[in-house]
Amino acid sequence: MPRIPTAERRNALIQAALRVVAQRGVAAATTRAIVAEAGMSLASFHYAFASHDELMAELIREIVAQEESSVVLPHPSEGATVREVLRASIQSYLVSIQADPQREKAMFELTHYALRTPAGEHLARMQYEHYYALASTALAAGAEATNVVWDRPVEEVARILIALTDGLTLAWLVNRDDAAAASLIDFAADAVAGLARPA
Amino acid sequence: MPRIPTAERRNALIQAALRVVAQRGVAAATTRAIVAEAGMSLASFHYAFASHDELMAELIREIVAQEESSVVLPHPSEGATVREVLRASIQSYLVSIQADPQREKAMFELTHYALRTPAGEHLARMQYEHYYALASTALAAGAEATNVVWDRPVEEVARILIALTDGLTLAWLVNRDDAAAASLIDFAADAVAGLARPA
DNA sequence: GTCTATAATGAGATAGAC
DNA sequence: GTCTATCTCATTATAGAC
Repeated sequence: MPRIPTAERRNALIQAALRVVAQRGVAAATTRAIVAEAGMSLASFHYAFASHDELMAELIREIVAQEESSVVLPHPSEGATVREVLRASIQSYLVSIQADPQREKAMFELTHYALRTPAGEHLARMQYEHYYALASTALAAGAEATNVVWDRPVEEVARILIALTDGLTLAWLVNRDDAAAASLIDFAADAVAGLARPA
Repeated sequence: MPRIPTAERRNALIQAALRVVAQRGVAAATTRAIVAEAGMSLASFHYAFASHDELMAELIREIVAQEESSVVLPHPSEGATVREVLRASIQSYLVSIQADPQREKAMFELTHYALRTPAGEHLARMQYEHYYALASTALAAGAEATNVVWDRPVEEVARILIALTDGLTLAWLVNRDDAAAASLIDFAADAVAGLARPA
């Protein structure tokens, strides 16, 4: 292998780790499996990272950052109600999960992995703070576009929305029942829309 | 160790495995850790179970069965509304989680563990079918006690309730924010009560 | 800096004495 | 049936040649 800047090598290893976790789960994400996926030697790993634990911590930070780009900002057609915008947004979120269910499994597994390590509780909390922030932004934009206001702080609505999508995601990952998911989405859109008042 | 009937030994190992998973996570639930917790020798394990995998499958079946006893049947006071009954039930569910958060972490971890093994997808589905059945029973009783009917099949309401409690549980496990949990519970009780009509 | 080779440890499973 | 002792393999991490 040619010389690669350490930062680049670290990044390549993190991306490889994410692929391994998504495809085969956290338990399978051993140092060896990760370097094999990255096409590197075992020693190169320990040149870039002090330990397997250090990589896992970086991995969680990385996926939190990646999530940013996958935000589904509502794109309301003229005259759409807040309920319709919510429904379309949650729907398109589910579509993204259906397109890559393994990745979403990986997100849950990494959250629970983090919750089992002392330093990780903080990482899991950061992960969710990030989710809440993304949801808050989308909810604020959605409210503005449909001329409504939330009847409580938008952060509180965001927590509700994330709880609903977590429950929806887990149910779909377990049951793979598209009809049940559609019914859940309708419920969620109705229930959250019920927290909005005309501006 | 004295002679122990195989069935009893299997059960002791499963209970020990559940304690290990709850206290230290699925990753730490090695055969050796389990026999140490059970106070048995390694060989005794393989006398009772063909493999570590077989025990894990049994463990998931076992926790599903145990969940039965922890159902919170609504105990409505005279004249309580369906919303109040729902709120009290979800509240007492959260209290049970707060009393033993490790156990609830273990439930999630085992679900995701199952979702990563070929035979396990079926187990995870059974686990959730069981949750849905328990919720359906509670919801039917709650509706009867408060003189309402659900405006859709009770199984569908059950799926909604489970999704909400999953989202609530995960949020609390990550953030340990009791105030946010209370707000989520109020929302969930309102939203689900909105699916009921006077009988 | 990057590699091969090799500790050192811990895993699941089994053989064989009792 | 139950145990101790052991096998075989995979793991993280490191030493040392280049």
